[in-house]
Amino acid sequence: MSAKDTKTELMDVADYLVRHKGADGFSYSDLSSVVGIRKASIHHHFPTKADLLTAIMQRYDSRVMEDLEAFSAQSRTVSEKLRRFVSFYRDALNGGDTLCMCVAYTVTHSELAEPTQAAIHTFRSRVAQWLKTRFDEARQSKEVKDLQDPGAEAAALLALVEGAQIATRISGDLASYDAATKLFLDRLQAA
Amino acid sequence: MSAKDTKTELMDVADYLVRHKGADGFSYSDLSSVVGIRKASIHHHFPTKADLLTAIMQRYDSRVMEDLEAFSAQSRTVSEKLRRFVSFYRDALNGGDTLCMCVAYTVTHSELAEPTQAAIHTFRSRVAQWLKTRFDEARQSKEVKDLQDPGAEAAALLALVEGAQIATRISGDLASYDAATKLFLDRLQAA
DNA sequence: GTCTATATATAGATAGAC
DNA sequence: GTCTATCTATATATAGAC
Repeated sequence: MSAKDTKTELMDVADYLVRHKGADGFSYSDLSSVVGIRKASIHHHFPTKADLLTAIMQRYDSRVMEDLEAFSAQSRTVSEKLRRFVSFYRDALNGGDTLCMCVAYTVTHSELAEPTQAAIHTFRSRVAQWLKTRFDEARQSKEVKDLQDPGAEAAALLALVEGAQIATRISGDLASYDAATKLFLDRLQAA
Repeated sequence: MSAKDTKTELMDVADYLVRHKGADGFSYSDLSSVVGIRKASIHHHFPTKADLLTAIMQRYDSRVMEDLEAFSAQSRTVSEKLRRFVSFYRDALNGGDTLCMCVAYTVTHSELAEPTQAAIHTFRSRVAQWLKTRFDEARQSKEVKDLQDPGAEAAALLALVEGAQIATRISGDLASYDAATKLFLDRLQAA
């Protein structure tokens, strides 16, 4: 059982801080004090901050998509998959401390390096595609009340959970997340 | 016809920059170069940056609520009011350059001064309340298909348009806003 | 791979003259 | 109300020793 290597530790802390305060909200100095190495040493692992921001976005992408694919594999019904999706974005709030990384990067988006922007775009497209596939499945199973075009349903649901995260951040109360997502969840019925 | 006074000019530029890059994304130095006075002089109008951030949030609140109340007064139908609401959040994107100020403040929220946080919270509650009142009206007029609880409808619609702004920012395409809001708009029917 | 030391730029803010 | 000058803190990043 070896301890996490330094690079992983740095990414873990950066992941939390970006999702807590945004890309402009933390510095190599912050990482330094948490991880316990000097800030100059961090440049050995990530030459520039842009490299770090891109790396954690790509890792976040892999991890989230892995989780979503696991939902697809493990859940027997479409409604179960979609319920787990909504819960997943709720859990990403960590009780109000953090946001989905994609939301956290949104405000400063125009100032980010091109590779970071590309990684964000790729991530959000993948999530939307995963959702579209679920709504495609729902056309067969009739588990979503008044199902409309799968692409439109996917775009709307992704926007909804992101907006629900914003609501939670500002009210400081997870009940805001539940209030915003209630109508969608009510459209799901057992197969 | 006198020119805008300096304080107003400063707020105008800060309003744009906050909504473009976030609270951490601009400095007194940036304001200085655009408005044309030295950065030390800005402290005469706004002693601290927190004062400025609070002031522009409060002004944004007043202006938006004024516009929303105008929609209420001018529109004959509930669907027309709600359509104008959705358009209003679309226009706030300024083609992709800016976000609703509330969304722009979300990521750094925990780092903001308490008065700024309070101003943000007040604003978002007012918008949600305005929406709830519209859905209350819709109970009479039957203009919203499958209308559910007005409070839940309001929470969901506000989250939806905020998430639609995020979608636009990341894709760089207003079509993403329209894709995310299409299903809701389709629920509106003439009275 | 981590360190010390340093470079360079910029941040928000204050003092006091005009 | 705006200026110059300055303060103090912090940012990202690099050079070179260990």
